[in-house]
Amino acid sequence: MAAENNQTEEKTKGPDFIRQIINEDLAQGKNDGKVHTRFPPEPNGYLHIGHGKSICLNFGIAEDYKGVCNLRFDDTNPTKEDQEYVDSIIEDVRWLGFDPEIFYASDYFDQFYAWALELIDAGKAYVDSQSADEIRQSRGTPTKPGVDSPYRTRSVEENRDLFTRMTAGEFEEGSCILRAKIDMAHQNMNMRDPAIYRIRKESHHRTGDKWSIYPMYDFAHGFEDAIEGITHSICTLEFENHRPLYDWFLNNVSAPCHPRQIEFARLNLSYTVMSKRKLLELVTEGLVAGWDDPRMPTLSGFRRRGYTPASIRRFAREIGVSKVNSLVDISFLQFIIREELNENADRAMAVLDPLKVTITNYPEGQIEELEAENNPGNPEAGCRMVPFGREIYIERDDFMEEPPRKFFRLAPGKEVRLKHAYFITCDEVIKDNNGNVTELLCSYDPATKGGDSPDGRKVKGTLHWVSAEKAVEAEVRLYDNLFSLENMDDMEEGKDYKDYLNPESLVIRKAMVEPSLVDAPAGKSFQFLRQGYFCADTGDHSSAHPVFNRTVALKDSWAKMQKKNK
RNA sequence: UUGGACGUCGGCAAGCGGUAAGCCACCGGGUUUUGAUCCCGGCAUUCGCAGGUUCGAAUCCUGCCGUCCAAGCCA
Repeated sequence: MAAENNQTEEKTKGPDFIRQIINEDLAQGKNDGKVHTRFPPEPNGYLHIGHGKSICLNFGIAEDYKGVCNLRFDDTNPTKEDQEYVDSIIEDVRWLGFDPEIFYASDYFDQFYAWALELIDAGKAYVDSQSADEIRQSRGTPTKPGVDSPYRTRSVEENRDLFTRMTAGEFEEGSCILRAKIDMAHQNMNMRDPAIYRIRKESHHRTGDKWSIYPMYDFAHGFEDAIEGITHSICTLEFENHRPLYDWFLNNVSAPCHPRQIEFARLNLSYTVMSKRKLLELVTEGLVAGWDDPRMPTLSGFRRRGYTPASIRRFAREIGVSKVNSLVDISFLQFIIREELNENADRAMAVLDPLKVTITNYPEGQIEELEAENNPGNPEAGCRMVPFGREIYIERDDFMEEPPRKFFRLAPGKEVRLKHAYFITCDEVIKDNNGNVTELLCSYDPATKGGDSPDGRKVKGTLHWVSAEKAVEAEVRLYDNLFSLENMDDMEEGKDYKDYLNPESLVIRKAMVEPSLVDAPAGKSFQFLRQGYFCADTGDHSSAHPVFNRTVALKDSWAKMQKKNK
């Protein structure tokens, strides 16, 4: 009943502007009613969550319309590309939950070449022997028209000859390029005789040394789409100015079809950078531990941090798609993974900053196993046994000698509950010579076993703990934002993005964790009670040396209240 | 007078001429053996600004303002 009400009352979100365009195309009977998209990364780095948005968009549309989405490597520039990157991209796309057919732009080099010849023969392309510098000078500016190259009027025969020799490797890099002959005075600078082929005497990761010329993005991309029968070529906003060129190439060659380019706003996340150049720099300069460092906004980074594919997919769906340049708050992503892990992650106890507590009236040498539920929201998750003894550790933050108002935790003379165990009261505080608290002497109430008092007396605080004797030491890595600036586009004049690296983005703790955690398989997520969600690290965790990464902390309204009062 | 794109709550984002959805954040209140979760309630008389058209405008028109993209032989 309630569910029915929900369905009728809940307004459903309309299709995004891209799906609206597709719907219109379909209504007009275009593309035989088919929808075919593609995700076309250049293999020059690891995928980040911005790519994740694009992947979910393109594959999501294909699913919605019972169409297909290709994974295509846009490998037209051998200088920056590498097989390591294509491997990682395939892994990441599959991890996100998609299993596409894989294509390579480099497989189309022969066809591109034939189309270049077509343009030359039609008098629509020419070999320009000016230097890169001269070409730049003569291109003009947004407000000033460019001037024609002196080589613009070369004959078809001469262009063919020169282009053939370029291809044969007769010329040095930079000595000449093939250009489209369009309009040097065009308002759109991309139309001022753009480069089509440049000479690169470098080995390509797939075609080896077969080619000494490589096609430019603008020339190649529409053709790649057309060859694969793409109907909607979805890309980011900065390519808006390239669309006229995309169309021009398709219109001036015998292409099999004419895909429609649609642009959307790329994802920006607060407190991080999203450019491949910068991410590569962080890796090569050792500022992070690698592409999959849990602080990185890469898909592999999020994976190692403990994010699930479903959480990334949901994030992509909920931020939507539009043409507005926007900055999405990283806390929105955190909200989503918290919600998922709250439902699915087993609870466990871990003390990150241990303070020893001796329960003076508890029998010496005795250890008892107490039952602990794995997930209070899900009885099917079952229970586990947790060892309890005379000596335990609690969180140092959970004790204050002179507590402020409303401090519900341990303090001299105060009683609290140890989760799943007993009520204890703090009787005595032991300090070292410097006045630092080193140990607490407490007494427990045997009648409160399990955490309930038979006399009905209430206690405000419930603490997590571990048995000092049975607990296991673990390395716990606490991650925070990689950068300290919310919007990395707001850097001060003269400052570099690296000036904003957050020195506390990684804090390592020697924690004491309950013994059940040593058996945790790498990658498995837990909620460490009252702390946050942690996963066993996929790189370094083992039973002999447990390592847990904090995916995200729990909400902490006590900490928030404290901060406000300051 | 360069061209193009975009401006709806603190952050995303619906809305497409019939009188401002939703989510996050935030602020109350309740439940709770996690100060978590969960539950209940509040949160844009106004859509960059100014005019105009209309019975009626966030939606149409005009002008202005602001932001982003564009001068790679990168993608």
